[in-house]
Amino acid sequence: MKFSESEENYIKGIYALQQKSKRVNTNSLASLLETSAASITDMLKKLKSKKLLDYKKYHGFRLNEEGNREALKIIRRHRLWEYFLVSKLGMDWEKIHDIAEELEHVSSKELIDRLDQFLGNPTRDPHGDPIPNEFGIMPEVNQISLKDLQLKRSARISSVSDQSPELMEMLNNYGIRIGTPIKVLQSFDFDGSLKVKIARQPDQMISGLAAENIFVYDY
Amino acid sequence: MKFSESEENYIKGIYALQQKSKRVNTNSLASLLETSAASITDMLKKLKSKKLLDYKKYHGFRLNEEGNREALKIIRRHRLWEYFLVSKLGMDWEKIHDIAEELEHVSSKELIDRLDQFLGNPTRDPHGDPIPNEFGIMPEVNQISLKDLQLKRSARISSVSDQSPELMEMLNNYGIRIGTPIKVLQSFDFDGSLKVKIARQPDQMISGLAAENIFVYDY
DNA sequence: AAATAATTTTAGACAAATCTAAAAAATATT
DNA sequence: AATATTTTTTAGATTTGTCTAAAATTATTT
Ligand SMILES: [Mn+2]
Ligand SMILES: [Mn+2]
Ligand SMILES: [Mn+2]
Ligand SMILES: [Mn+2]
Repeated sequence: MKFSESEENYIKGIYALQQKSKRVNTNSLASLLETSAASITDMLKKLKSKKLLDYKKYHGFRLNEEGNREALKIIRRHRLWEYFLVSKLGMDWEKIHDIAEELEHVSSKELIDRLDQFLGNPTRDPHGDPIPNEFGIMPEVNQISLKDLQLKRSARISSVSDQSPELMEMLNNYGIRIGTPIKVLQSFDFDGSLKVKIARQPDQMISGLAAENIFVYDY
Repeated sequence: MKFSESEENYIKGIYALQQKSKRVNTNSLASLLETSAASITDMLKKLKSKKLLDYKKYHGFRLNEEGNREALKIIRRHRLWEYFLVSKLGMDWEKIHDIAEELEHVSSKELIDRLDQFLGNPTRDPHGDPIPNEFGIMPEVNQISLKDLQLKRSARISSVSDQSPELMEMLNNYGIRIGTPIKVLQSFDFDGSLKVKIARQPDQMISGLAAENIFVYDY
């Protein structure tokens, strides 16, 4: 089935929130999509009628099998385009998300599978997020948030939240990229700030909020 | 200013029809866009109010300076994406038009200028149509329709109408591509059919309607 | 120059996606 | 357990883009 741009954005939003909590609620989706709760309810009815959603009034909702499949297709398109924008067009990682937000809605399967091949079947997008393959299989990730990394453990940046160009701008400033070695030296209870060592740079401080949005491979 | 996908499709349609006749009329645009005459009138009002259109009720319409500029931007995006689909992803020329019809609405200027550079600043799309540069300058074309080519003149295919995958399917069958040498040997008054010599192949017949939609450089 | 035909516009309706304000239901607090 | 608060849904509008049928205008034919 074909879905509208709006429907696709809602599907993707629900998928994202499902990763954090079993059932999703109206308000959290409204705030993610920057829309009103009433609009969410309207769309829930539609997605339910299209059989993508398990939804019981007043008791949250989640994508069913079919809905998840659809979400993975959209995410695949989004992340492949992001990879293209960086690897082929040389764009900066803080600019690509908004453009991919539009490109993801062009839904020719042949286009996307050929793009995938052209790019060399990448498994991670420029923010470190896994790219589903053409069968909708998402590569596994075992990463933890930087804020949960044990003191003095050697780790590498695996991914960063793709939700904020402002975060990426700051990470550029820290010299943080996907793959950069990092170690937490000290944690401050006052506000969750961390003292970190990034690659071979001198020790630096990083805020708790930033640390929450940075993920690492611990090994 | 930003325009909706619909507005952009109308702008592009008007631009195309303007190439054939000074002023455009409601019914021809309706038939090009496969929509009703009433919908055309509705959109004309909107485009006029947005100052893209010179429009007088019952007396046709055409894009003004600003409207033409906007049309050229959309055409540039469309043709660059078509070039990408063929040159980088290896898609067939009869499949690309519909996909570019969607991709053309992603309007980041930086994206398109980088794509242009990545592709090596091509001047023709896979159907032989000229690609406007980043300043909206359209490369010149001096081509004539195959049906107007003098008998026995050596010519080469310069472009083919991009409006019909069915035509392209047939051209594949004839072995016709952009650049293929062609010569008209005889013209039949009965239905405008032509006897042609394509490259080094044996003589073949081609219909008048096909000939109208094939363009050549005459030299 | 009427009458007729063709073209274009208007009137009115509808679906999709959104909103605000009010009502209903669920949850938390006393 | 009753009340207050929060969350969610519904009711009713609005905008965009579309449609059909009818009216208005222009063009063509007699
Ligand atoms: Mn999107
Ligand atoms: Mn990403
Ligand atoms: Mn289009
Ligand atoms: Mn083309």
